[in-house]
Amino acid sequence: MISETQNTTLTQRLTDSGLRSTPHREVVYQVILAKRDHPTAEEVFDRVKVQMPTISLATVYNCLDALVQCGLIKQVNFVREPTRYCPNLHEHAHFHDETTGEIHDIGIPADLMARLRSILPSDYTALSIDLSFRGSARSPSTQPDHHD
Amino acid sequence: MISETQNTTLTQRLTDSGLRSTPHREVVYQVILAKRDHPTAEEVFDRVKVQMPTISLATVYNCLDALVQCGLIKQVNFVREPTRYCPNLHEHAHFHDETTGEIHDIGIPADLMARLRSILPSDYTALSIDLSFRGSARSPSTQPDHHD
DNA sequence: AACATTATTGGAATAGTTCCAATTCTCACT
DNA sequence: AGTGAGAATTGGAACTATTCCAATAATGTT
Ligand SMILES: [Mn+2]
Ligand SMILES: [Mn+2]
Ligand SMILES: [Zn+2]
Ligand SMILES: [Zn+2]
Repeated sequence: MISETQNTTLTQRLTDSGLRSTPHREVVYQVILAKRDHPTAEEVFDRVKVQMPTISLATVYNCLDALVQCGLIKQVNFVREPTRYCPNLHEHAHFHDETTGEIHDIGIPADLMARLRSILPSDYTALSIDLSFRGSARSPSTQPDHHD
Repeated sequence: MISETQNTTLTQRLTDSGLRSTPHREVVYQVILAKRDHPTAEEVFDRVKVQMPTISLATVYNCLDALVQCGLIKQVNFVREPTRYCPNLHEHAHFHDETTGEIHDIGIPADLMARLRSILPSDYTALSIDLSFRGSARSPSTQPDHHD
């Protein structure tokens, strides 16, 4: 269930970007927040259809684009894999566990972010920074994901 | 023109991975080395066709996969863009300039690589690390020059 | 040379995403 | 509350990038 705060944030952020808050966009955002993993568009589609069976895949893509535009989710890409969507707004890296297929969020300390920016020549302006790891986690159960 | 050293390296690396050195693979590697940018498979295809007009796109994909497998090139991905291929074997990040569409290599100091690894929980083993920036190489206030 | 293995090929198939034109919805203004 | 303009949604077609496939060619080994 979506909280009042989340709903307000959603409406606010959409409006700020000149977009409307619609039932479809609300449900798409809700299912991404409900299970804080990194679903593909198809996976979002499957989850949304439970509550809104008539929604189309095109609309899911449109809604995801709207949420990306207003900054509530981010797109995550791995080599030759479909785009995934991430609702974690903190600075973080992604660890793609090739054994389980899972994607884990890894927090990035503020000073490391600064260090990352510092390797760029002075005339390069970075709008976004992506840091991702690929590998495997030895004992999956002992390290819970970092969430807000 | 491919140097003797490069050719030896290629043959060596392919053989070490249980693959054969073939004219197709040599030319594909050669065109990637000749212009050290980050071409897509289609761009590699276009360049290879100059010297080897009968090569097929499927073979270009096969050759690129072979070169990736033997570690001579790396795949680079950006959100919703085709895979690009990079012959720079040093540890480096990628800066995707959205103004020009160009991709620039940014060296990563050894101590920063170590620091990056250090943010992972101890039971996570990273086989590869990808660091990429998206932005513009010109400051926003500067008037863009038109050339070419 | 014969054989087994590997590479190449064109085209079909697939996957993911975007596009499009028709329809429906929303909201601002009467 | 009704009207109209703009925005969102829809299904399906189109598109792009990549992979698959089965036939053919090349290669290296005995
Ligand atoms: Mn995976
Ligand atoms: Mn680009
Ligand atoms: Zn994430
Ligand atoms: Zn590179």
